[in-house]
Amino acid sequence: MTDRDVDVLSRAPLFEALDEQGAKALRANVTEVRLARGQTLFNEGETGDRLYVVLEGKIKLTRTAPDGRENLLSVLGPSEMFGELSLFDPRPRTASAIAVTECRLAGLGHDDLRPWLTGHPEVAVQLLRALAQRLRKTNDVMADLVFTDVPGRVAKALLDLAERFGQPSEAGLHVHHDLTQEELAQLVGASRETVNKALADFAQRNWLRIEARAVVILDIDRLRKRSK
Amino acid sequence: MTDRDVDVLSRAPLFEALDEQGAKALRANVTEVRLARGQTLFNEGETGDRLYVVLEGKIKLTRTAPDGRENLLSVLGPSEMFGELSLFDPRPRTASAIAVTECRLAGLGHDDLRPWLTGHPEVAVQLLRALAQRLRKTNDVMADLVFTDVPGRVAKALLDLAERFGQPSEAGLHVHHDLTQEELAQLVGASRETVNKALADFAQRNWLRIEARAVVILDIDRLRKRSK
DNA sequence: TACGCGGTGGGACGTACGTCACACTATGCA
DNA sequence: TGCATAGTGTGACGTACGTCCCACCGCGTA
Repeated sequence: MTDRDVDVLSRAPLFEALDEQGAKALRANVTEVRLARGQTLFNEGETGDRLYVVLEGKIKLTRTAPDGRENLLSVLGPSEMFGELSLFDPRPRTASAIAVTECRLAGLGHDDLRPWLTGHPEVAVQLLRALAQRLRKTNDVMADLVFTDVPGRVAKALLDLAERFGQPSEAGLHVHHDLTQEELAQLVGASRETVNKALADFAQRNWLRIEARAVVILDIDRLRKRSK
Repeated sequence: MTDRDVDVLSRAPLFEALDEQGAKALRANVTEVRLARGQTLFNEGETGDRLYVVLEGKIKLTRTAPDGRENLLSVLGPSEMFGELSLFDPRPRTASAIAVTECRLAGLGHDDLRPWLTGHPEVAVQLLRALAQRLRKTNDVMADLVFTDVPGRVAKALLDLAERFGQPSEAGLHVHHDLTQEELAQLVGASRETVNKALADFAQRNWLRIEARAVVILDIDRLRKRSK
């Protein structure tokens, strides 16, 4: 594991509360996983005994409805954690994890982790905080599904992605989200076609420029206003 | 606090991991709150320093959109906990708590609780489990908003309420949910009128009978099938 | 008795968005 | 070089559900 990896890892909620010594000890249990774009890490319904932190690349968490339609819970990038729910509440995985780009992950066995939870209360408290934040965010998204129309939700999703993955450049805020429009649609809970039309509309108004699996945000204020 | 209250309280996730002695100590910090139907316990945006467990009655958690429309996150009954998010992640409340029926609550100050989190890892672990379950459930609801039509969501909501508040009787499963159709509509993310029509349709098919702030479920299997 | 008020029942109408259909453009792969 | 396959762009059409209506019912208050 490179220095850079150690750095990325230390920003994950799991490690945030640990001192250098503790972090080192916990890192000793980490195994690295590499995935190519489209490759599946785990599937909905399987029993999970590990959690992961993204070191490099992006991974999506998806749920599949009985009829095959898919729903994207979130797209995770470096330092973000997932797969921890079955550590706290031992049940089968409720989502599948699939690589959106080539990516590298740090995996940690639940058995290696449990002693840290009981022995280091500050770790547990940090995790409670992380879950509380997630719950808040999820509630926000739920409210949007009820109150906001599709273009609004697309705008919101782009702003969220921009915050996490955006790179300022001469032309504007470059957001290389790596998602197809189909995936973007699953993320906002709409059909690919309507998302496409919303994007086209934004582009026509010069709020952004569409690129392959990316957008360049040109007028973030308008986009923000549209998202409310 | 009556014996009955102690019993209700002990089923809350906070107390579940404690032995009789610990539970007694924690109970010493509890203050009781009484509310009449419609009364507000706290409002979205306020800073919160307490969490609550329902002793008797029902309380709803609601969010208000900027334009005034409301969204019901959940309806909580005895032994259920709320208001804990701002303990783990100190931010203003993201929902308001309003009594659906006359009710009694046990309130616990965050300051009284924090030592328990750090000193009793089993409590923290129990809370992690509770939050993980909530997160799972919230994700389910989100998927329903995307994939299931309004009648389906109404059926699901009724089944959920039935599981938590249902009373078997000669006629059928009596679910005294105490919600107006307006509130039910806010719970499933739909308009009052469509919810009304969905209920009327179910009643006409003899799947249930509508009563004031209650339903009697007559054919739970059909209702279950419709909810999928 | 009358009057409001909160809640329910249900019809008429408009529309946002899903579905279907097809054309077009990249990107790989033989 | 060509062909397949994945992704994008756009129009036509149907429909589920929101909005707007109003009628009705029960209940409390004057």
